[in-house]
Amino acid sequence: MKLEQAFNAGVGLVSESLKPVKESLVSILQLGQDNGEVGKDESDTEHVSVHEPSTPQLKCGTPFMDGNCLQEKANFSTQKQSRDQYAESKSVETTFDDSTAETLPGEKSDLQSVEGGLIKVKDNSGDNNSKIESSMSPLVQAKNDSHDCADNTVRFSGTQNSTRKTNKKKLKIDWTPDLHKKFVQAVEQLGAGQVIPSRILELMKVEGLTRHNVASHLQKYRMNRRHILSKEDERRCPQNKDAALKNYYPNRPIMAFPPYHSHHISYPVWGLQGNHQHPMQYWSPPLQPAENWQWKPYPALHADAWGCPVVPAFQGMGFPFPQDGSGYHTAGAVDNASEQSSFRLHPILNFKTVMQAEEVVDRVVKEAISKPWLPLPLGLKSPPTDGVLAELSRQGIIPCIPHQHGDLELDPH
DNA sequence: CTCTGAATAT
DNA sequence: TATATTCAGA
Repeated sequence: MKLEQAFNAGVGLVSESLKPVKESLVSILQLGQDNGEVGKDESDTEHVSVHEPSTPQLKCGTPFMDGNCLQEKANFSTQKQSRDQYAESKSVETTFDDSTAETLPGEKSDLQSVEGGLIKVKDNSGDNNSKIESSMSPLVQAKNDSHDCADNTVRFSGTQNSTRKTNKKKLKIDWTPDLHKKFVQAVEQLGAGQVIPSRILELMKVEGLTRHNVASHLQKYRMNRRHILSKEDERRCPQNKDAALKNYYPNRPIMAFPPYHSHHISYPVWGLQGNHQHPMQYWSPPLQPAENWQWKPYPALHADAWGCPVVPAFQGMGFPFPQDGSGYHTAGAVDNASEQSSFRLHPILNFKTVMQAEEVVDRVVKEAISKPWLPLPLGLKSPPTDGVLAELSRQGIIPCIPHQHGDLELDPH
């Protein structure tokens, strides 16, 4: 008797514990087909890991996430769906309704062209996985290890909302460091005034991400920034504490450009960490690590949560440069709208042009040097004369006559 | 109507 | 807390 009970219990346990394994195996097998595709373009490829609840079927005939870890939680939305302001999310949302069979329609945008996306599915609810296997797209990868999403994986987590009987499930996106990094990069790429969900979404090129997802994250992102700004304010002017705290949109001057040190200038480049000499360190005291926007589940990441290159001055922020003008020559007050203000005057921070940034600065500086009669560009200040002379003489340049022609060559040779 | 941003819900 | 959903306004 006891033996039998024990046996049965054991069987139950085993079968229970095997569920996820089974699911993973299935997904892995399915994934196999995509591996080639996935591997072919690592940079552009994103994997999606989905924490998939139960019953819902994940139908995605289209290539999925272009890469990042999204985690979606399966909610069964009440969906009044009245006006489908989720039009765009339709392409994103995975529907688990068998009847409606709302699938992931090909994305109208380029998103759909993204290949090699993977979806990692994790079954949290533990109830039937079978449906998932059967309907799961080849791109869907079951199971998610934390490392799975390390490389361009989008992860969803799913939980079934028992209260709702709707067949729709909302996936809760897991903004993993990678995904967030993409986000931040997108934000940086976007010029001032363009930091809007739709644009970010475009740039991120993560299939499965909705504008809503991005908007939501952006909201958090902005809030965080404001919070940090306030802290910064507070640090600087403790007497203005209250003002700083409620100062959501600090309206203050910001620098036009980082201080120019031709050979020391350092730009934020993801993955290029360990920049010791970041100019900002000088200008702005480090924030407290109190802004623990760290992605706790991924302690290995040293980069701050917002993907910011870990520069002490900006830990916790998605922005490598200060949002205020402390220490800089100010460019005048700017409008206060969050990141817009930060980027409006930082055209050179466009991520894509980071490599050109120095060139630009060089050109500007050279121009300034060559045409001393013109006012200095914003963000540049005239260096101490003796310093300039010293440097020029050190370089063997005769420090006297500014060239008359526009393109000044400082090269002594 | 769509999109955004903020508020609110889960 | 993090993310989703709702809502009001542009």
